[in-house]
Amino acid sequence: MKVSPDDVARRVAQFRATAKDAGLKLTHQRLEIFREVASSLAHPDAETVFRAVHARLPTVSLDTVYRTLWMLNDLGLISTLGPRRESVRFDANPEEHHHYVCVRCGMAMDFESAALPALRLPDAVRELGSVLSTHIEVRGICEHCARKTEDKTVSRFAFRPKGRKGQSHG
Amino acid sequence: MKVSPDDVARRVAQFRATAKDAGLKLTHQRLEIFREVASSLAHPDAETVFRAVHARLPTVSLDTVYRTLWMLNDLGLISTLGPRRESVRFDANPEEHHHYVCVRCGMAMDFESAALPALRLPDAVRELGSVLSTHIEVRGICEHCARKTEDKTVSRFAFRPKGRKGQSHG
DNA sequence: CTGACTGCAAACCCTTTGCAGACCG
DNA sequence: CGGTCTGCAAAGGGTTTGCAGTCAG
Repeated sequence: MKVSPDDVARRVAQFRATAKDAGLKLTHQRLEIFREVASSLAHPDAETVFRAVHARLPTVSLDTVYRTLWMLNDLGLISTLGPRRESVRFDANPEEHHHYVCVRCGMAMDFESAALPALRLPDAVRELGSVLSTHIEVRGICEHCARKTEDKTVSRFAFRPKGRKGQSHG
Repeated sequence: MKVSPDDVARRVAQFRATAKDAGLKLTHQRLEIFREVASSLAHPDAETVFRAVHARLPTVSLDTVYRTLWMLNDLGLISTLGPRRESVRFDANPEEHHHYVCVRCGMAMDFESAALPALRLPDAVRELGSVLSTHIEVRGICEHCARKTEDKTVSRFAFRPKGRKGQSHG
């Protein structure tokens, strides 16, 4: 399944605008990479995007794909699946629970929701497959991080993922 | 913040039972590693668990920690944060949406929920920090995987994480 | 006792980075 | 043209694995 050409065109246009706004150059590579993610519904990883783009633009390199994807992420045009790109984290809480994750430092806290169990999943979900677990993931900036006003400017326009290892004040 | 000693003891007892059931040996290392994750609320990564356990049991190695954590995961005693341990995946869907993720092959599908926006987050969440996004993650076994009845036995008791790269039929 | 388990160290894979040349604006 | 961006290749960091010795049952 694919995103409709119209939607893709719309998103590409938005990318052009956003990039222009931010003073970014619209290279072939960036355009093709964006077009690729924007038209996929499969939540591809960098490698998959790379392969697809590479077929059309044989000179792109995998690292450009990475840089571009993180750039798009910083611009707010795409996002990532899962809390953040770092090591696997384990959870020994046996109760049904949900997660609040700080996008700045990676801190993860459990919370419980009385309302969720009552929430009926759309039928569309049942058609996808069996359901083993359902949980909510809330992302935000934790109290602690909000207080240290320094490094507030995140890394927008740095185009390099922010440093790893952030869970310093767990 | 820590899990209460009582709860930890209870969980350790359950681990003993489950391990016995499965015919697994209860080594110092396993016990200490389990005790460590079971008493933490911070969703530690392997390295963090390793450091803590290492302080008490200077001979453990990081790889034993990994093996044990995956074993515990396979036994269903702990779980992981985020969809699965693999490369970062990108999502270009600009609409508010949620994810269904197949735990077997990694396939991820979007779905929409009319009900979620109405769901009130517990006040406890607001105390943790600001809320940037809220989304549901449903895990299950997708239709496609359910049909191929082979390799159904997942890797329970293999104690080595199942092979990477699974999104073959996306 | 014996096979399951561990520690070690090397391998692996994904991702990031420094640099010199290419290209957008 | 100039600074931004790219491709390259090598480094980095987390995770996995083969092997020989160790230990729980």
